[in-house]
Amino acid sequence: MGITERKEREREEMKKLILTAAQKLFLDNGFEKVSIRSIADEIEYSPATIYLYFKDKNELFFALHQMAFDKLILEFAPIALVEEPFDKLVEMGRLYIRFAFENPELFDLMFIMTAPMDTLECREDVWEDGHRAFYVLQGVVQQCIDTGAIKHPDAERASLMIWSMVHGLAALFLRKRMMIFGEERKKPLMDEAFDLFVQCIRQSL
Amino acid sequence: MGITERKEREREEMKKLILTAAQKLFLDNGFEKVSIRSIADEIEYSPATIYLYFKDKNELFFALHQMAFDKLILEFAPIALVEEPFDKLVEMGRLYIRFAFENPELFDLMFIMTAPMDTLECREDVWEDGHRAFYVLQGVVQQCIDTGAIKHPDAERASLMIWSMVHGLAALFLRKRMMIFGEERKKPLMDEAFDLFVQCIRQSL
DNA sequence: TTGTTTTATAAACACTGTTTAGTTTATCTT
DNA sequence: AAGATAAACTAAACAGTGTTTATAAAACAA
Repeated sequence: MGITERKEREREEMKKLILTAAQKLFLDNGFEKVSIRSIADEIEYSPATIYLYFKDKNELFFALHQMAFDKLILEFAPIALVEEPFDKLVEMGRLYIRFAFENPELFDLMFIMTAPMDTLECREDVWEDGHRAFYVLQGVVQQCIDTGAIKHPDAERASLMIWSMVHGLAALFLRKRMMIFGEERKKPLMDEAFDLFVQCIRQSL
Repeated sequence: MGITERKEREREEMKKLILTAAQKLFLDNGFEKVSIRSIADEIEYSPATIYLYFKDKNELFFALHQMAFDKLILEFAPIALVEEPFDKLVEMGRLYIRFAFENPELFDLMFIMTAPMDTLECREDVWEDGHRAFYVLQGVVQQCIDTGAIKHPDAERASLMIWSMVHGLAALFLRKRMMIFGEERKKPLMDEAFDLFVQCIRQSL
């Protein structure tokens, strides 16, 4: 009796159909213009159908945010080639910022928007993707501690500090708070600030 | 002929009436639930009237964001009492985070939401409030450089680095990305990360 | 074949920001 | 003071939004 299995499979396919359509609209027009109706149009189904597969728009955004994490992990893969832990750490920071630059909507979904987080929150459900990503960072920081590149013994503390700095840079940029530096100055200034941070933690973290 | 002056005054009063009503709704219910209609209800005018005083909702949000900056400046006033430049810098960071904690909606408006920024942007109009605030930070950093507390010679670069770190901490918290650390652990961990950053730049910036 | 469950949708509900056309009120001119 | 002009205000509509409900159609189980 493989009917229930097939049904489950069809259900997953339908979910994927909705999500890929949503992602397409997302990347083409920005998340502001992604509505349940436009997704429904794209896949040639009625808007109400989408609610048979996702509880609400937040849950749909959460699923999209998970897909975005897959992309981030993919783009972080070359990191594995870097041997030296501290170099690896620096490269991760650079990639985080580059990802934000090149995929502003996805980055938004993953680290800025509240919508996808609102699906978890109430339950004791953790933010798995975020947790995993942070754990990778923490692992590299721990390596730095082990090799003596970082003197501070608490990897979690140090990781949060590093994440915050890099994230802040990206977030301020994406949300147009860097315009105070002028259009041509802001990008180099960001790089300079990043380099200064690297230099700073290299010397005394 | 003081009629035009009185008219101008009445116009400003009406603007203020709208803004204070908007702010009230904002702080009571969060910005998600502030609509043109709810503001209109609050002040007992028609929704269309609001458009006689503000081009659109973004412009209204921009005006609100300016009011929020007034509050920030007010809360930063005690900073002036701190003599030592580096202590002053640290205290500014702490206040930035505390402001974000205690006024999440206002902080959002000032440093995270894109809506208020969309009013400027197209023109060469700068983000004055942000510029002024950053300039204050840069001034303190320059003092630190002058007294030798900070060795790095470029105050702008150092200021952006510091702002980014502190902002990142606040932004990740407000957007619920700190939930990976658990409800009781996240706040102390933030303080630890901040202290670690302070220690780090004290030693080698 | 009948009964039941699943899947899909049309239509409505209660909102949203914004515009338009028309009315009331206030000021200026004759 | 009376009529013309300009400013202030609003009812109603437009074009959207997320979401729910009642209903119909299809798929499955008995």
